[in-house]
Amino acid sequence: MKSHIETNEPAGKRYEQIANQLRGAIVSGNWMVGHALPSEQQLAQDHQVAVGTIRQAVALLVEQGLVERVHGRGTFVRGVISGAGMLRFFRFGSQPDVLPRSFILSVKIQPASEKAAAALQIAPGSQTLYVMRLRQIQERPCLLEDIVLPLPRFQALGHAAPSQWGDFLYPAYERLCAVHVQHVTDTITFNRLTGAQAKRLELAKDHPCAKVERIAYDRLHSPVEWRVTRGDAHAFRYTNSIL
Amino acid sequence: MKSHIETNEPAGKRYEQIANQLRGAIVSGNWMVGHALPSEQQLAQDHQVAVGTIRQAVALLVEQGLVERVHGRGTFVRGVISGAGMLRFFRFGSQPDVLPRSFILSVKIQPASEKAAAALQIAPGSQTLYVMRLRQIQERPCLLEDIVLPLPRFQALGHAAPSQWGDFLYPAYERLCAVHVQHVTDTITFNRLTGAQAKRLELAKDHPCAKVERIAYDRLHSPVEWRVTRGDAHAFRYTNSIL
DNA sequence: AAGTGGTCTAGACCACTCT
DNA sequence: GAGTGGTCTAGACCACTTG
Repeated sequence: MKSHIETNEPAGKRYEQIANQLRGAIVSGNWMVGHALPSEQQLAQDHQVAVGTIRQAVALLVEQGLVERVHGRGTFVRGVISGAGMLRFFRFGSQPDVLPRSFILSVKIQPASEKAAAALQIAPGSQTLYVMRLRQIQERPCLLEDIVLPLPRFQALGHAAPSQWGDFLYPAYERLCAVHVQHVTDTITFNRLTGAQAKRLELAKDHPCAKVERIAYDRLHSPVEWRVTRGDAHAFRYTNSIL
Repeated sequence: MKSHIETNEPAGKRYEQIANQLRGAIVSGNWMVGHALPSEQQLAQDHQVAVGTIRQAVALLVEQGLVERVHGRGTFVRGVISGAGMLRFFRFGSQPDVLPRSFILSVKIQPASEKAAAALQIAPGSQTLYVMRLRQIQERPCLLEDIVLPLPRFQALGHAAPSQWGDFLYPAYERLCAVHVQHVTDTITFNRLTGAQAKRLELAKDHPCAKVERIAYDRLHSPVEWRVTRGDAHAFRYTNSIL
């Protein structure tokens, strides 16, 4: 035994330890979104290390998207991820300045299905908020979404009127439920519309559709939302760069 | 005028300048794939800067995927990108140890179409090597590819017998034509098969298909290959993480 | 044991933003 | 001008790989 004091920092690289501590302060909500971290000088003093070491620690957090450096101003806790909108998967003939509108078709409390439970890492049958949403551009319906949110975490959302949710959900999660979506995984497959789905999208039954299944995670990498989005396969277009 | 000596290093950050010089040595083929860069100490001396500055320069190249650090051994020029295989887009009932086979259906020299020319940034009508390839897993055809390669860069490939190309093309490009694919952009859309395509894939005409259009780039960010891959839409599955 | 990259220090000076 | 992050220096010592 090297020391009689139990330290729960299992040691390793100094900058990793510091990054972990900083991450803790962020994910615990101790430092809110937009909050400025202490200056590098300050952190170096606090942790009794050189500034360079602090810079390495912060670099890790930047890589993980938790934090953002701004030259001359400071380092800030990042908000909800950007560029996660479903519309990036589809090209509907919309000018960029035409914003899509959301229509909540239904909100129910119901037990999680097998698939939803697996995605959200909760017990099958747990209570969830189940939302159906239609998105349209210039009066034309284009995307149909089934959204499953675990309770009680999203209770506040259920209590608020859907009209108050707004056209984008992630900011609403943040505002009403203090849930910060930090990371998503999208799985794209191809399918055909059921009769009910086709009706909502004003397409024919069995029309080909692109299906995007998304799991959204918060800063602790806990899954917080499971979403299935369907749209016309012929409007689907997705570009990705690798390496 | 600050100096009467014309310098073609337009100046800026020292580590960027150095990174540019190193990049030049790599993309010019001066340092081949697998070649070890000089040690950080050596580079620091050569460029008359501190080691830390060299580390920043090399970090840039690592980010760009040009170079790879190995602790205790050195820094090495990276080869062809990995994980770019088309099969990652599809789930055919194949064990991971069953390797797909390639069949070259045809090789022709023909002028570039409008689309191919745009993708490859060459003049429409330029000479290209046009390859049709079928990939199959366990005797079952699954992917049909149209591949366009600019001439004269790929002349050596045209001269070699297709049987010598192997089951994977990028290593062949490297081996035969000294073309190093460094980066690709894939665009996914959904479509229907033409009669001819359907026949090759042993599916019905108008069967839904996933179409992946790829432009591959070398280390200079010049497009070197345009490829259109088609497969059964129902076998398509693609997962992507964002942020 | 010699050589490599990885971590860390303790500064200096520069570029940018805000007041 | 005061405070922030960005660049750069000139070292020390550690961890890993190879002969």
